[in-house]
Amino acid sequence: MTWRDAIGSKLTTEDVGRTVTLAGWVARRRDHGGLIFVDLRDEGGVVQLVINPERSSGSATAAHELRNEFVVQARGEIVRRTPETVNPRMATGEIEVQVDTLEVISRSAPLPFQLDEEGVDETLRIRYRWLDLRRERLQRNIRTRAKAVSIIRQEMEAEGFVDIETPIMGKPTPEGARDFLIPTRLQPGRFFALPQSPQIYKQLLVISGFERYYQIARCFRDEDLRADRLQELTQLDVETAFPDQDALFSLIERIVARIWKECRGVELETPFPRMQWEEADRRFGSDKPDLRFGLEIEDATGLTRGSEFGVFANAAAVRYLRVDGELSRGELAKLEELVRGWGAKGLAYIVFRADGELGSPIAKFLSPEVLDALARPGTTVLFGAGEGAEVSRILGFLRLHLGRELGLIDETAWRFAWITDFPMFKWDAELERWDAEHHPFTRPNADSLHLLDSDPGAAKAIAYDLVGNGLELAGGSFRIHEPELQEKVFDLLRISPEEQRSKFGFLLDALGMGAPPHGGIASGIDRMCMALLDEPFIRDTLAFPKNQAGVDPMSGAPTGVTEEQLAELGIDVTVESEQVTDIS
RNA sequence: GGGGGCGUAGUUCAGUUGGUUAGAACGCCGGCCUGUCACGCCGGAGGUCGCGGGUUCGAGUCCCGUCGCUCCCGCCA
Repeated sequence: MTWRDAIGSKLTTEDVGRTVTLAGWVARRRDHGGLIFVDLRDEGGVVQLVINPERSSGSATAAHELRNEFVVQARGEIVRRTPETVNPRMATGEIEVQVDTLEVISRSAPLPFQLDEEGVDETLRIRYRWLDLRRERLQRNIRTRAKAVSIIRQEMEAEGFVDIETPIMGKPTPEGARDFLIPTRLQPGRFFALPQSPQIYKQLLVISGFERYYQIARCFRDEDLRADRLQELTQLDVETAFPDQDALFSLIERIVARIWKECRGVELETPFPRMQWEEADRRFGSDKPDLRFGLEIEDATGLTRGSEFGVFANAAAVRYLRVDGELSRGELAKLEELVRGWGAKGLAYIVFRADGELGSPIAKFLSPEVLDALARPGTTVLFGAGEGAEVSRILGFLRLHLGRELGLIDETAWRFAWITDFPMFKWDAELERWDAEHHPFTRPNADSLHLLDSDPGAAKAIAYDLVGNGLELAGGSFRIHEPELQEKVFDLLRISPEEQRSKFGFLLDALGMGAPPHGGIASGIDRMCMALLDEPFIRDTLAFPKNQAGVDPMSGAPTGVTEEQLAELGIDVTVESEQVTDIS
């Protein structure tokens, strides 16, 4: 028995005259009593069935019973619609199927939400994800994602990269993100960790002589979720021996350009522009600048140095954004509240009115020369003052906020760029130690080697990110292949020799047994798809996402486990696991 | 861990200054309908206003607490 001999949504005028059996879901029914229209959905598209109970044998009862999302089987002739009944908004709008027999294969309970309704609560959508996935938009997302992954594999294999799987159960790494831990019955009291990335494995593979490794790898981080961030993500993971930065960049560019072309019909211009991290930080206050609009950060540190305004006079850095137009006091108050939330102490501003007047609580403390230098009638200047990195960070957030708020972003544009020459380290003021900006295996560039002793904060890494429309879409580095240099960097990161041995001994051993220079890159596929699909939420690039609390509202995972299970794993129950709320 | 927003019918939402029986659309149920394509028309059912407490003659509305969802900051090598 066959359920169908044609895909209804793929029928064309060339099929007119055929008699076919179709099967699919009732996307919509329009019951006129003596004539019933059904939009039959299959494979993501629809075709119209026409049921005339008087003319079709035994279909009348079944047709009147139809409701949304029933699964039906229909047999009938494909006919050309009369000119006045053609629906030009439908791919199959020139034809329809005159149904002879109709059978309900599967009924549907009333739906918890309508599939054509926008704005349905996300928890409910995820709870009934099998329904949500029937929507056209999610069908498109999931199918496009599959196509993008297919393109990635084609390109990687064409370049001779070898796909190698690495363990999901690995060693906990206290550096970086928090690990998901896995207890094991065979080793009570000990834990595996889910990988945050296959970082060390991929280095070992290249050391092993797999000079071009790649993997579509699952990675896990037990950190808070965001609109563009998941706990469980998929990345294209790449590592090469004897690395060549230009070659790596062009590989990724080729993949990205092909994906954008074949999935969206967009021609991206390659190679993508490159910008050093320092420039991105200075001009945009971000290492992932959205280049679809200007509103760059300007510096006024020298200008305001001798000012009577103490906040400016004493600040290591005074920088500003200039917005076109005269912002109102209400708008300025809102912005001040916003920047306070980001850690700023306040928001100094000057409104240079078109009529030459100034609107500003601080103008009276500034000399006429300073005001003259800044004046541009019809603009508002928003200042940040303080320690340089902090000022950049806050103005960077503010720039992005204003870009969105004021509609400065060209939503039709695609602006990709490589950000290069990241710093090796950033200072962790709380712990009073240097932290790896990328990761502890990242290689300093040749000019920075001597800085490791004298001025680690000035050392630059051979590390790079691909940024697209303000999203970090890929990131990588060259790695340290000399055990001595690796130990030196570990020392700088205040990882004791004992810890180095216990945590990374196997890597140090491997580096000491003929490690070639190596480097690579990784690209988050979820986020790539988010950009590709114009999805504001990364979760809708996935078939089965979790919510912001890291819970799957469909299955209820994670759940508590029995005391027996815990006992078997050798785990003492000290914290009562909280009951997962049942949202049904 | 911190800040903002939201929580009213199955769903999306409205609900004025605190005032009678909390409304609409879609969906659901019953009926009518032969060219619709968001079909139309008539009728009906459906509510612990997230939960708890308080103020008040009276609370969906005001106050406090709490829970959930969401966005952001921290965090995410």
